[in-house]
Amino acid sequence: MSLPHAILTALLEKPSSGLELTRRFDRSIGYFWSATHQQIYRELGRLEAEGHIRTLPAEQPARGQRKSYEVLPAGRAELARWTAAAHDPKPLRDTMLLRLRAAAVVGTDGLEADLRRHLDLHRRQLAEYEEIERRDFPPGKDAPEDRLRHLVLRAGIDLESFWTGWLDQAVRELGELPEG
Amino acid sequence: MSLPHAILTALLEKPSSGLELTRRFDRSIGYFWSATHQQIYRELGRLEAEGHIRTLPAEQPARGQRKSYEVLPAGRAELARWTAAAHDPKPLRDTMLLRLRAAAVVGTDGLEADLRRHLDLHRRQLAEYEEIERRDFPPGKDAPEDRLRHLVLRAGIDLESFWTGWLDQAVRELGELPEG
DNA sequence: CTGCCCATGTAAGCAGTTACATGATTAA
DNA sequence: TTAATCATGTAACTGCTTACATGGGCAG
Repeated sequence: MSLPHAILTALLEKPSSGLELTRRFDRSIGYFWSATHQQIYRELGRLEAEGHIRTLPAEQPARGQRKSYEVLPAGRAELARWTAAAHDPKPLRDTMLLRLRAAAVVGTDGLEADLRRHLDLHRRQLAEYEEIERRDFPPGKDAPEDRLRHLVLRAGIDLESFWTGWLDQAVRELGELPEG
Repeated sequence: MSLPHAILTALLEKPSSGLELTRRFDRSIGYFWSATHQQIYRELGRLEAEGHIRTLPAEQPARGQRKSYEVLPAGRAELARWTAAAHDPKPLRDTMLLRLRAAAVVGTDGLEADLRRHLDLHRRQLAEYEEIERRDFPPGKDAPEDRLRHLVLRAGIDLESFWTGWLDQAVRELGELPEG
């Protein structure tokens, strides 16, 4: 139940249409909460029905017409409530770790290629995050209101750093194993 | 589509009944692929229907009776195929990061308590992993067949280390923010 | 024979994914 | 006027979660 709150956050940062939200979920917010346009439109409908958002006045468009939304006070209150509420962390679920465990039983044939591919993908993502950090958070500046956003970005950077390091080691260890 | 492969891996490591599998998914395998007993029983039914596993002979039990399964050659082949196949990494999806981003908009009131709670949970998980490492992988020993399992455990340890460090910093930064 | 736990299951519902559909706008 | 693209949506399906149901064995 986080998608509606991701959308409320995005709309508070800037009122948007469904497609604009979709684009922003391909970067920015989507870096840690991805969503497709189908999810977004469905959720916008629900949020509007619940009175958490509304279409910007001055527009009452038909199908195929842009529709921009803004957050209502009830929506902001709901987001504040959700942010402060206790949520248990979700247990880790990672396919690559599972595949390595499986490889310990059925062998590592063919695994290395995809490990290298993942390593490359994570290196690219890391570079992208670091570029954003250089651009948006130059050293020694962080205004108070930027602190939290920078902290979130640091999480992304550190996680990608972990994966590149771990995958690199996995590739090296795979090369040293007897069966190849 | 990873649950059936998690189950195949677990059954190859040791033939088990549904409940034994459920217990093992509460530790071990479950550390990076969790599952409830309902999921497991349903999936066991499917895997049997597909000819990937079978109930151990010498048993043909009724409802309420233990039923143990073992992997058939077709199941092992499917697991090997899946392990070697390319899979795109899933984009990160983390509620706590989303909440911090939301807090940058609606304020941080009430957030610190849950940050501290998460920090404590991750510290416990880290300690548990480190205990397993001490027990199962004493320094300088790793036999080749243990290498991969140790690598997977290291991923768990490093991820929990990241979270404890990050959450600790988040708590400290929250304390320094103007609005508290 | 009662209550409790073990073991296996069924049913309902929700979030997310994939494929497809429709109207409006723009460019050739 | 045709094709491409923008923008919003519907429909069907899969996987996971939550709640509940059923039968067997065992301790008091």
